[in-house]
Amino acid sequence: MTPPTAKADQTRARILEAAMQLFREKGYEQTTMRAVADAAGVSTGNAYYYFKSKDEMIQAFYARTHTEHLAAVGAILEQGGTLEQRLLGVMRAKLDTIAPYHRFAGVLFRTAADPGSPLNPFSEESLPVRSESTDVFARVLKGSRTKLPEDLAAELPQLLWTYHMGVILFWIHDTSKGHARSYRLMEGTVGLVVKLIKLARNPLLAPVRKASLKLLREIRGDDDRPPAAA
Amino acid sequence: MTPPTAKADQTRARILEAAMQLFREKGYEQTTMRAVADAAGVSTGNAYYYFKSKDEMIQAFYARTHTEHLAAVGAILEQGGTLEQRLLGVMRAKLDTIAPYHRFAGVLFRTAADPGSPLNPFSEESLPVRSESTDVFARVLKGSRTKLPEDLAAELPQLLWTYHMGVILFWIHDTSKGHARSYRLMEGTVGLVVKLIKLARNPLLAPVRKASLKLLREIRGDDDRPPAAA
DNA sequence: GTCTATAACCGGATAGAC
DNA sequence: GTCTATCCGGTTATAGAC
Repeated sequence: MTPPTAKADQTRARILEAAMQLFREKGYEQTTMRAVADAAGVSTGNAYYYFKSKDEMIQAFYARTHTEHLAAVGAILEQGGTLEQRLLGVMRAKLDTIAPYHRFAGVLFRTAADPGSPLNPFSEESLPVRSESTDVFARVLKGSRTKLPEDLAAELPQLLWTYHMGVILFWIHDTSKGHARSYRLMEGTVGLVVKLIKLARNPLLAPVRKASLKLLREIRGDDDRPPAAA
Repeated sequence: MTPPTAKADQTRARILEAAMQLFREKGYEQTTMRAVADAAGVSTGNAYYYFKSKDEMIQAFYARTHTEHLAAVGAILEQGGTLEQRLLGVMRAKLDTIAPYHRFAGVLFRTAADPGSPLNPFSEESLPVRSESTDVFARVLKGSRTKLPEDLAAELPQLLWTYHMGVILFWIHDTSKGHARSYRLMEGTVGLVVKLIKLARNPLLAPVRKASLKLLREIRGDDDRPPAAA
């Protein structure tokens, strides 16, 4: 068993640290790999030993915010509360966590456009990578006392994750002071989402619900026939 | 009146044509500006005289599909029909129009991420550029016999445009044969959207509707104070 | 003033020696 | 794991031709 090589990890961390600082100071485009390597006290070639590309540094940062978010969210998820309170707490924590990085969020978005990226909201392949992230929303649901029809409960965590990506997409383009509009959007839509969820429990709407969920599974492609057959 | 064309226009067209063909054959990343210039029989420097960047060629192509879409949609919009039929026709025409370019659609998406781009669904600045595009949806609504509350009617064209961007976003990542999933998504969601619009006319739901529209105006930011120039 | 070309720049990325 | 040297391609500077 190789212990997670001590010195290597430090070097990697040093490079990432330098990159983050420079990105913040000068922005992503204005920061050259040469500058990052310099600041970290390594050669450019060496920097590429640790990060396959400049973009990958951003992804590394993203992973970091994800960890921070998980930490921030622990308390909220354990203390009970209504569905709305819980969802609101988690979403607010998300916006709070990513706030310091708004400046180069555009790159993150570009990354998300790559079909192979774990940030891509639609790709099937990256689903496993996303599971930790969707799991947060599963816990949001489970901890609330809101009872849900089974078919809906199965899909809702993913749906909420997609919703949360939509909010982030807005946030990326939000130039309002303190990202006030994003918070406003989030607060307003969380309310709508919760109302909608409660509405979906109404037995009268079961046919609509079932049809919608069927559509969802179809377009996701894990419905009945595996795409190979087609 | 300047007569529509000098030799310049032809050169520009030749470059764009060469670019399109190469992009299709080899993909966007694999096509160099030098190759495009070569194929068009001009120098690289000259190619940059006509297009500020490689990305701008993609945008030029996008403008072209937009024109094609407008043409394709004319008949549909003039022949009446229900709201659902009209929206379905317009959306189907859209997917049909962009189909040949799926291969490098990812770049389009990346372009859309740029806050200054007219494709960016959220930016205020680019709203005028989008107006021709949202106008199609205004005509979809106007031609149908569906009566709408005024406040909703004012916002709906833009909302439908945003919806249509969402479908395209899905399409970009859709790897199913013939983009079947995108068509399925579109057909299914058009139905939902129309149902929702009809639901919104219900007087009992007026408070929800008004609150939602208020939220929409708030986050768009044309509510009270205009943001300072960027 | 509109067009075209050549040469160079710059920075992300890679090869390969140590 | 680290470096140096180099490649490659988008982009720009600039000079000249129509």
